[in-house]
Amino acid sequence: MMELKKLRYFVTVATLKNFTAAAKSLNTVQPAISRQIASLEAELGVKLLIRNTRAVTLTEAGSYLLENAQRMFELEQEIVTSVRKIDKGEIGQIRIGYLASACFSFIGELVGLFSQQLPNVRVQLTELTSQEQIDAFNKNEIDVGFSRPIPNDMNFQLDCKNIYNDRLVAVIPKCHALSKCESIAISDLKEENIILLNRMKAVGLFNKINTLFHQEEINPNIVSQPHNMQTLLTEVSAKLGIAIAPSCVAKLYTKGCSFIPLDCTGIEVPLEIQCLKDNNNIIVEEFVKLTTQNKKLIMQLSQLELSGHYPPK
Amino acid sequence: MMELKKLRYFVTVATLKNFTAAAKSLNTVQPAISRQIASLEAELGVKLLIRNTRAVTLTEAGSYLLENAQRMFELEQEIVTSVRKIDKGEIGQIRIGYLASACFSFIGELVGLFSQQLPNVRVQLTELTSQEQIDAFNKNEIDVGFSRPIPNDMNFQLDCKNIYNDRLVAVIPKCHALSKCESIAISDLKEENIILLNRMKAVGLFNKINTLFHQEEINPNIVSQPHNMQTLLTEVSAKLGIAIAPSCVAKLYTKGCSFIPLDCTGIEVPLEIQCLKDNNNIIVEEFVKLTTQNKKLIMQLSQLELSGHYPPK
DNA sequence: CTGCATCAATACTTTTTAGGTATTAATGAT
DNA sequence: ATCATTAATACCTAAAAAGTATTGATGCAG
Repeated sequence: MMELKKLRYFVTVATLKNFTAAAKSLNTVQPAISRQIASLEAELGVKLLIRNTRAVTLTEAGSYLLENAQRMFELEQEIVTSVRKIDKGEIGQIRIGYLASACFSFIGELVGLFSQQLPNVRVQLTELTSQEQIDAFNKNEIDVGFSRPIPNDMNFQLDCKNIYNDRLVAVIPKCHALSKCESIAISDLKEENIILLNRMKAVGLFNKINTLFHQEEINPNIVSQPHNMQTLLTEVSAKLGIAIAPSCVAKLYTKGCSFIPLDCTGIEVPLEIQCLKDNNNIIVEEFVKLTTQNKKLIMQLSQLELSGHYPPK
Repeated sequence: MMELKKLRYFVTVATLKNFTAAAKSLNTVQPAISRQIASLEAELGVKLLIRNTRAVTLTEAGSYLLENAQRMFELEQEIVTSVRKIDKGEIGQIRIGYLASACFSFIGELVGLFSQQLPNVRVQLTELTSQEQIDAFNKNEIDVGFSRPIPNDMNFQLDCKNIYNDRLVAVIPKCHALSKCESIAISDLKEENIILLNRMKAVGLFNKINTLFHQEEINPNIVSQPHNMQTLLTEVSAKLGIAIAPSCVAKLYTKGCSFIPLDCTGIEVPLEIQCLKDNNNIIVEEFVKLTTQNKKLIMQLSQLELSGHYPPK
């Protein structure tokens, strides 16, 4: 094996054309150089230098090696530099999955802050439901995710940190009588047409809302189960019914919708940041750290004041 | 310095994800591997592997190093292979200078033979006068040259080997009375118009011919000094006069010219192959060897039978 | 052409580094 | 909780490299 040390010795001798001078330059003694060069030549089976008490000259093979050894050193340097930068998280990538309706109001700002801190880290954002994020973690397609809490039997391998707890609100057509209330009880919705986000898109949310009804022994009259929040709002504004959704949807396009606080318990909808346990990825660590440090900002960006009617004015 | 040996150890461990297995694969023991990996990590200041009694995993930096170490090994292999080939003369280049009129009849064939023997050696052919070849050697622009002998004070650094001795002949217009002679003496040319190759183009030849005249105490009537041999022949065929030139010019376009042997001594014109002394270039050595081994072929290609008239028929 | 000066190679010793053996410590798995 | 596996550590040995002193070769000056 052509060790880099020997290569360095050779390059020095070939450049200075003098073993003794090379030895000084390498902080060693001339016999050490002689031996290492001899060993390199033996290893290659090729004479590299023509020794001549008066002058050291290069063979053709030696000339080639001199030129190309530099490439080895450059490559070594490049790799070492990159390895160190990767270790410090200065270069690399992070793949982020996020729940669209819950995160769109802050994700841009958050990633902006992150990129300012680590400008050479490539950020890949993918809009995914909670379930899709679990799958993505299993397939190693994302490094970090923003999602609602997931059942315990599925998150054993995930580190989950709460970002903020959103609350469920009633989304009521502006012209509907209930839209004038300060707050609404589940029992007020007994006779109303109810719109809920499709179960497949958010099992947790669906179950949570159903529980609220069942606690009051109400069998809700579900008239629609749209597949995304924006459609849900559109259906409310079209007076198809009343929806129950996390308050953060008030950040979407809400014309014709009023957001009225629910007057009951069990309406908290936590948002978490999740990543693989023992991920040992400093970039992910940095991102999680930045996110938790900016919980307040995220909450501000996501929530509207819950007192009074939505949207204000 | 990131020694290749350590890199190799690292790659093995990172691939097998097991120190003990890596040790076996590298024909050593596990503690040796542990220490070398630790030393590599210390050197880089970067953790590369996450040890875990059950499984060894890579950090981000480790993954990068694993991928890129291969590039180092490939480069090393490429360089080693090339160095060995260059040493054997299997790849490289040779820059050949040659005297056009003396060599054109054989240089193609000779280079063809050479390329057959060393197909990956690039051959660069340059048409140069003897003087230009000396300059080219000094400027390190050619590795080998075909030239007439050069004055001793200029060739101290050159290795010169005789290829063959050409002879001077009289070049006589076909219709000229002398063209019927079996041979010609210098004294026959006393009253004739004489054409000689320009002195600057071939000092040696010029002096040699002048000497022939002066030995006979003849002051030749030089009517033209063309700059190349083909022009010289054209002038003879145009009946401007009689030329004296090496017989090899009979291989040029010779319509209207007869070539008659000179009946005197001192008409030998040697052709040499020359290269730098102590050149240590195996390709040059091989070329010189091939050339000297093919002296006979070169002579056949260069010379026509000197008995009788030129060209035959 | 003889002695001098220069410089690489060699012989031998010392130091440094790497490898080997035995053991310990940590940690999944049964 | 115990066992099995595996990396780390301590200690010793072997190998490799460096250092010292000397030799040998060679170009140069007188």
